[in-house]
Amino acid sequence: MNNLDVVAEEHRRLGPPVAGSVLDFVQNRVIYGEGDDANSFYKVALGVVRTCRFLSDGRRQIDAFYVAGDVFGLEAGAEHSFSAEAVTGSSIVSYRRRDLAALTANNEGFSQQLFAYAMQRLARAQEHAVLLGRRSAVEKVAAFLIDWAAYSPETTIIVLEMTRQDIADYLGLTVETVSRTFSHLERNALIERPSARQIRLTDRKRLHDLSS
Amino acid sequence: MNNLDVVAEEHRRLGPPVAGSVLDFVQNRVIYGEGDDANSFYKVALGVVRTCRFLSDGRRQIDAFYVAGDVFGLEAGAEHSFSAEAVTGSSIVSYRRRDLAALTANNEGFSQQLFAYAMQRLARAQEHAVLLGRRSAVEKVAAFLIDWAAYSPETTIIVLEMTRQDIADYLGLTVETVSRTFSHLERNALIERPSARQIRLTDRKRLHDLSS
DNA sequence: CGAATCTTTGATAAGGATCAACGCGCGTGG
DNA sequence: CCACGCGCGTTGATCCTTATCAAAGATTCG
Repeated sequence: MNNLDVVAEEHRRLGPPVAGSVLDFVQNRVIYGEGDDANSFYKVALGVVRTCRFLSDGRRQIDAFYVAGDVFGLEAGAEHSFSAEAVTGSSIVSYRRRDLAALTANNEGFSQQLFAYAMQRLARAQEHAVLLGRRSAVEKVAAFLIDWAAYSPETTIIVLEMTRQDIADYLGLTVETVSRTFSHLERNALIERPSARQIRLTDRKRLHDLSS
Repeated sequence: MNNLDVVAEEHRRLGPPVAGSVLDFVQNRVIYGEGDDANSFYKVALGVVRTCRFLSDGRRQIDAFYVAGDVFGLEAGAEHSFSAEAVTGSSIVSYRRRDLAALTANNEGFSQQLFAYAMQRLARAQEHAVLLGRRSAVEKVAAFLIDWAAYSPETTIIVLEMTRQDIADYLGLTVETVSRTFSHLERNALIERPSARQIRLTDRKRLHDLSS
């Protein structure tokens, strides 16, 4: 039983966090599991969160990463369709789903905001599907870097908060391929790597063309 | 200039169909293109529609298929982010997007229905991403058959309204791989093929397990 | 400082793509 | 009515991208 199993077990015993509160999660801590009742949804206050699906044989697909300000865990049905885990130590605000009904009843604009939120998430999921279905490894990694750069304060150097395994599972690749692709991009002077987690986008234009 | 180019060109000249009307589209006719103003959205009255993205080098990813009753073309932004084309001859009802605002203003429940619609579409897109990212060719094809069976009236024999190329571009594969996978499934007695477009799901359980 | 985890690199294998050719079904025009 | 042509589907041979297996750095943290 590894570290992750321990926190997952703890999660099963304690249940989901109390709604309305701010909670801290250590790295890799499970926030909710696939199949859990979707009574709450969440907003990232600090840190990075991933939502993912595990297949029976251990394969994992990461659906999305969420950073400060992002809302996640709002579902179409009664249960969470993906798991959510802390990529880094994170502070998360939880909300009661049933409070949404009250808010939409009073506030007309709020309904429309909710709709807009869902549509934006949909657009992102669709782009992700195109990436997964019809892009090569280099194109996938380039697209990921360009995407993540938008979240990074510093414009030239971006800080990858997640592991290579996370990136691989987001892009539908293996760690080795992701690593090799980074090396390839570096050899071709598209990026530099001050350290494994810090990537300087040396040639943003060519990266962008790759991820076209 | 092939047949499809001709209708695409025609579409560019004539513009999008008038909103509020029922329109018929012949097979492969472009309903709207990526980048077109999303002034209208649509409902399938009859037939099958696909939404897809074309990459610069001709690769295509099909986002979704829509059958009678399905709504498509509603966007987060001002433009359509995918193209829509008739898979079969189709009758399509178009609606003005700005009429939505009026409907949501008057009718409270309608806003929530819109939200629910978007969330369901999101859930489907997410499942599609898992399929594309982490599934083998057999698993993809099995999942597609199980999925499409839900749309077929007859329970044992399903009728594929789309070409192998469509299926391939939906699953992130090539035509040849799709064809070979069908043959493989038939050899292993999971399906039978009375004809290329009619598939009998002989062993639905094993198909379902594959698409788990 | 040492153990565990993460990352990189190398060697090899495999799944799916690509290239090529043939068959089938269907509509059209002679 | 038949023959031809064309789009679609299947199958075969080969290639290539990415996965898998293995092991050696690098980094982090107790």
